[in-house]
Amino acid sequence: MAALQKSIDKRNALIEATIELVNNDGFHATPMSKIAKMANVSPATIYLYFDNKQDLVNITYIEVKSRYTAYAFETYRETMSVEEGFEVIWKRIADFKLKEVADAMFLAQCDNTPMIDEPSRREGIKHLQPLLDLWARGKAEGIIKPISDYLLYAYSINPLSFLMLVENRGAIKIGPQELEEAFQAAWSSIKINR
Amino acid sequence: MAALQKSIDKRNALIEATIELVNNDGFHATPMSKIAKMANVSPATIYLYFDNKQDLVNITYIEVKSRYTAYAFETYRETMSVEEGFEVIWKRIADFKLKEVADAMFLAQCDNTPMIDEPSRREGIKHLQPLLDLWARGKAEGIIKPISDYLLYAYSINPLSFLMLVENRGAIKIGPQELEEAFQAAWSSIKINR
Amino acid sequence: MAALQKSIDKRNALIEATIELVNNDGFHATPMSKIAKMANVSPATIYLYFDNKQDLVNITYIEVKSRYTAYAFETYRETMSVEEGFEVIWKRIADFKLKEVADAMFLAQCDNTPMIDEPSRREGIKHLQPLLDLWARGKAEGIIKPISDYLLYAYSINPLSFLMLVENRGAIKIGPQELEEAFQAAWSSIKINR
Amino acid sequence: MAALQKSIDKRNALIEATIELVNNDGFHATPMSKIAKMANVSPATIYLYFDNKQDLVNITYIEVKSRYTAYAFETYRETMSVEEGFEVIWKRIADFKLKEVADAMFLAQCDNTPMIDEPSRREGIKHLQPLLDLWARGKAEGIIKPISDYLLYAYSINPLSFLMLVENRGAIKIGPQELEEAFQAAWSSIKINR
DNA sequence: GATGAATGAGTTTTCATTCAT
DNA sequence: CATGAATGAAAACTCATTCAT
Repeated sequence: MAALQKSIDKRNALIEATIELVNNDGFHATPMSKIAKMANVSPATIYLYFDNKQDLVNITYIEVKSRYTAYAFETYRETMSVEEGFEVIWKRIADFKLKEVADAMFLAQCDNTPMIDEPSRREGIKHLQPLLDLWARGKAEGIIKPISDYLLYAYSINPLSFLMLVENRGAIKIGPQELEEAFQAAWSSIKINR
Repeated sequence: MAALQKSIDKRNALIEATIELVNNDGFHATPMSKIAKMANVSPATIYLYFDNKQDLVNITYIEVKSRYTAYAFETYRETMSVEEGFEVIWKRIADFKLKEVADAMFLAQCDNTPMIDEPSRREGIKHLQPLLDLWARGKAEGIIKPISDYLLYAYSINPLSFLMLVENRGAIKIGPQELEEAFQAAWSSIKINR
Repeated sequence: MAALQKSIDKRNALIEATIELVNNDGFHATPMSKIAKMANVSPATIYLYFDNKQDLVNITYIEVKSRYTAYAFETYRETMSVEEGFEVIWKRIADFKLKEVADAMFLAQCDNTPMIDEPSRREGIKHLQPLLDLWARGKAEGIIKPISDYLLYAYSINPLSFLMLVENRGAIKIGPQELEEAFQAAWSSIKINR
Repeated sequence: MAALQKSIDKRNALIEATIELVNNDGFHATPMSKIAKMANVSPATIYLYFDNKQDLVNITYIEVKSRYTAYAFETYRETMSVEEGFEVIWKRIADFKLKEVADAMFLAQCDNTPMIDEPSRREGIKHLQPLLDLWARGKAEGIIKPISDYLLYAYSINPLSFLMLVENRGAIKIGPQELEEAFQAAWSSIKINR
């Protein structure tokens, strides 16, 4: 514990600084020196923890994506029904996007920008598996439309990113009512109408 | 007349080069010199047409956004029914996002990034009015859910951006069938179920 | 008169613009395009009248220096006594420096800066001859100290440049009284005390 | 301790390089790259010590002005008589202007040019106080003419700048004799004739 | 492990000058 | 004679990265 003395605190401070600065200014408008300053370390110290700037942002991306999925699935159990499971996951994701604003903004920027390299992008996607499994089950049970997972994601999950964004730009306020409306819209777009 | 008037061709070449390079590398990773080279002009020439890099990208954004909305509403008529009107607009938007890939990618990056300044962002939003009017009519007629326009946009229009993106990254192919499915998902998420 | 149609007006406008802009910003901080704009001509037009930027400023210098000496000696006559002659010249010079502020500031900058090339500098000095002649006469008559003309200039004429400068920077106001004091100081520093 | 502290040597080398190059070419004709080269550092290094080019020249100005006044008053004591004090200060100033040519030329350029910003200009003036005090004493004692300090400066001190300049341009040589003549001219222009 | 000084390579932007009309 | 568009060359400045300590 004393041997590999690389302080996890410094590493984390660097990651959090990266998120905040990239959110405010964009990746390439964020100098390493500024990240170092906000994390209260020397610029040179960054290179003890990360190979280079690209590596720093890649790793930050993977880490934030992990937090996102960990949060999303924390209360979900595979024993839940499809409806219940979807609602549980959806509401956790909504929670995350509306409360962990910095993380959510960061992901939105990474996902719509060439700033992350392909391997990291792929790495980040992995963790959504439980949702895909749930949808597979739902399709098998005739509850979820038998369409591409990407379509399901586009219509049931991705809109939350847009709502998070416009809320953050001050255009709307997402309260409990809007959230319920959003959930109904999400659910009705992927469930099979009987 | 061809040589000594500030040529609209050069201006346009610069805008197209900006779109392509920003799509590939991101705003700040795109040097003015590269834009100039791709547009076959000297770097100094850019400054005859645009005040600075920020101005260039702002104007490019507004121009692309205009093309987008112009395309979206070209075949729509206010005399159409709500259902028909929405379908017409939606399909034009889908068309644009799937065919005018460069433009669509550029808008996605601008909209999820701090690269555009606020005034330009606001300028870009203006042109969606016909869709908002249609929705207002739909709400009055009891056809469209009486929820915030942002929610309607999030669920019926914005998913197309996500689909465009994943198609471009090679994850899926959006054919006629997927498009129809997408439209059904969009419509079912905003129409009132009777 | 119609043949060599180079308009003297344009040439003069360019020279006046040069004086004003160089006074405000310095030679190298004054772009040709700005000079052209202030003179209401195209940048290319400057090159019809002057070889290049250095030539423009050299010629401007010589022209302003000529105005200065022409003004200085306009009312002086060689028939005047040494005392009278000096007073007449000194007061004309003072007049010029305090009233033709732009010209005087321009000369101060040229004379204390490497912006003028040597040939033009020498050319500009030529026209002071009548003053040197007067001093020679004064020395011969035992009225003026038998010291270098440069010393005489340094103590009797050059202080006016300093006074002009500080008045222009708002530090003092040179009224009739100060002027008389200045003249007495000038005269007492070069005349022989008996 | 030599290598990793921001080295005062580098800062000083930059200041000296600035003086020399500005003297030769003028402020705006002196590129940062040339200053860096002469100081044997990278252009980027300049920005570790100075905010920008204007800051570099402002600070150089203040520093040179300080050297000037420090030198001027080094041997002066307030216990000296007015005559003696003035002679001491005057000769130190003459010494400085004729020996520290680079510094003196630099000040002449700064003082006759818009290259220094107003705050720095004011900062540079501060240090002349002992001379002003001496003059106040001289006026009280009926030894010095009761005229503006600017006039006293214009006639007793400023001529040295002109003499330094023309000597440097090779027009004259200021030897001991000329210096004595100059001093007499200076003194006779400000002392009260009895 | 941690640092701050240092820098080479690159960025945006400017500008004196030219040239086709 | 006059022009405005165009540009190559160079300016100020930045920044990811390294290195001696």
